[in-house]
Amino acid sequence: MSGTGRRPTLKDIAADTGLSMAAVSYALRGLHGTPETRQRVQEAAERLGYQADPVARALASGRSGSVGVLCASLEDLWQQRLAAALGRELLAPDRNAWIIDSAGDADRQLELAQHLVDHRADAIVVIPIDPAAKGWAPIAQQAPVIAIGDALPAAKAKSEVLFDNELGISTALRRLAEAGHRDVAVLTPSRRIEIDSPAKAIAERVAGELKLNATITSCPHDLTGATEVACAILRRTPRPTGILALADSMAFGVYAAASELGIRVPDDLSLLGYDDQPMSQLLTPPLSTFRWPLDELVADVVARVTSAVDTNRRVRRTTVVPTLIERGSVAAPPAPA
Amino acid sequence: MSGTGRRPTLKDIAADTGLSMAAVSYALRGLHGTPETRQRVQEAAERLGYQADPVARALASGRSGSVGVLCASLEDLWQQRLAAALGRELLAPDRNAWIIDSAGDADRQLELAQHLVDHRADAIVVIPIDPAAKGWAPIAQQAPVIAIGDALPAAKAKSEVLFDNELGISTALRRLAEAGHRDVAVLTPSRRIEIDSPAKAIAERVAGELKLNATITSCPHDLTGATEVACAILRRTPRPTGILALADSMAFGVYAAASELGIRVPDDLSLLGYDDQPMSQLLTPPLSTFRWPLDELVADVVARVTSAVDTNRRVRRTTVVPTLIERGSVAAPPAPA
DNA sequence: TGTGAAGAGTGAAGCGCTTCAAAGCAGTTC
DNA sequence: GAACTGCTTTGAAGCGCTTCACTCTTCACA
Repeated sequence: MSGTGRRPTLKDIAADTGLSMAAVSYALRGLHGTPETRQRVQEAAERLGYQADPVARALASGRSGSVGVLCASLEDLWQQRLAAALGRELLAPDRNAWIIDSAGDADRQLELAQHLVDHRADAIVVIPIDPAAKGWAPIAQQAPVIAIGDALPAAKAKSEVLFDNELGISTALRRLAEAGHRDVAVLTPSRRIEIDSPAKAIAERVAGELKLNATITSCPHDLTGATEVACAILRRTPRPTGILALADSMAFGVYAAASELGIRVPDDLSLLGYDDQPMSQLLTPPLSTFRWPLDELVADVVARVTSAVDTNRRVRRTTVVPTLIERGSVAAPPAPA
Repeated sequence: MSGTGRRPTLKDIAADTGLSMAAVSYALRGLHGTPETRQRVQEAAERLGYQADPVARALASGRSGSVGVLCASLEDLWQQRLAAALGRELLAPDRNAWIIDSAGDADRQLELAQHLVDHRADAIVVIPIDPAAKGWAPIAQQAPVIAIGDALPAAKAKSEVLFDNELGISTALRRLAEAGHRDVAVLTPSRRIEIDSPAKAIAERVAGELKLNATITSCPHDLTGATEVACAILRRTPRPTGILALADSMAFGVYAAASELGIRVPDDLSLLGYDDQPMSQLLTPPLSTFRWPLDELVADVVARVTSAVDTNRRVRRTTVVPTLIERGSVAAPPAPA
């Protein structure tokens, strides 16, 4: 409030306390100094309204005190929830989170990761778009990388929290098969550039095992995009009698498409979501879907970030598993006309 | 790919080309130098894989090449859309966007604004939580501030794009009044600390003019929270026959509450949203709501950012207006029992 | 031929902080 | 009393870039 317009720097505190800049720097961070000195420095800092300059600090130390959260696509409601929770939980006195959207573009995701490294992110939490992408290795070398969802084999990521999509997808398809469905469609999240999504491979294999007639289509997360894709699928002959949407947001598009085409859920079409969005209960009929342990997942990631930044622990990998929530969007297929 | 592990710096290019660091710096930014020199520097930069260090650059120049977008609450679907669009449109060869969530906390929003200033943001685009908050002035002094939604009177913001809530709210309440409703409730976005929201004042005044019996309640954006608030309102006697939710996300909660309490929309309860979310069409009945000109708004903001950063234009202020979209969630109130 | 202007290129001084190596200074130990 | 230990404190060297104030060219024009 007082003094020159310039905001105070370390130098000002040094002048005020009669100490050297180095002493002040150490004292403020509690790394050195007698309790008495620290106290004196603290007081001066508060009196002058000193706030460390994060940019200068990052340049000098090579660390920013922030961890980057690099989402695959924030159009995905599940990722929104995850990102929000991570942002909340990663926040700590000396830590901050940068949440960034890769908008489904794998190349962009890599650029953004580099960007984070450039800004001295202490760690990078990533939901990989293309787990097989080359180019992660140099990044993992400069900052600890924690992958969520799919493994990043080439990156030698510090640690990984994987989704058991194997279990989720096979539970889902099995459920449809047992209800009597033979022709099903699977909607997988779409990428900017079509890549071999791991989900697709799993879905194909499982469908084969169950002797299902499955088509796998990639689908955008936004309602209009998903509605179009769903319409296209529902206009095919023979029309699939069951759809598994690997994101509830895509299932919403199926509802819209079905109502547009006069197809009733679940009488004419069974539908399964994947990530239990709150909205899903609101639809008619409420969507059957899967629940993933969000809180555990987040806690796990936060713990990994902490330990990756502090120590230099070696790779750890765990897997989270989904639970099917039956609500009413799955039934037996309609009797052939 | 070649050379030492260290990533190349200006110095390396200087050494490679035989120029001074200063010359290289100017040449890379196209500020000085013969075409021939620039060319030579460009080539060396590419050959060595040079990438400017944003942190060092920010420290030296006081500018970061990024503009901060400081949302009031990213739980609001409309703000999500706005933020995503701004992020996309603000992206330019020399410009970047940082999207940040204030989570409904006015104090936190100010802190984050300071944070942006600390990081040398070139401009700050803000959706103010508390337009009357003190503390914006020093920030507006350090970076151009562009306010969206509500004016920031104390901040002397560079420019402002205001929402015509006056028009929106009065159109909405008038619509309900004309349908015959007398007892209505208005749901306004909730803040972490209860403040005098401008929307509340408008709603109160307009309701008075229309001789409506109106209660104004603040309501969270998330489905569970909104459902609770809506349940509480719908349990009151006399129960309001019409609800205006100043965010579609809050209207979703009303649907949930109504279905929980066995109240039919629109027969027993008329409902009006405010920002035309895609999901709103999906509900039964589809939600009547308002459309705001998102694209124009975004284009306007981007133009303001550009001109605020380059030139030093004086304050400009424009207003965007909403259009009512009738869909089917408003009807006459039920006949008294 | 001399003059001046325009512009290329340079050296050095920062931006505000961290951190290293070394110095200073107790208090212990032989 | 010398040699050591374990601390606090300091000066100075950066981190990688920008920018100011110059010097030096070059070239048009009187």
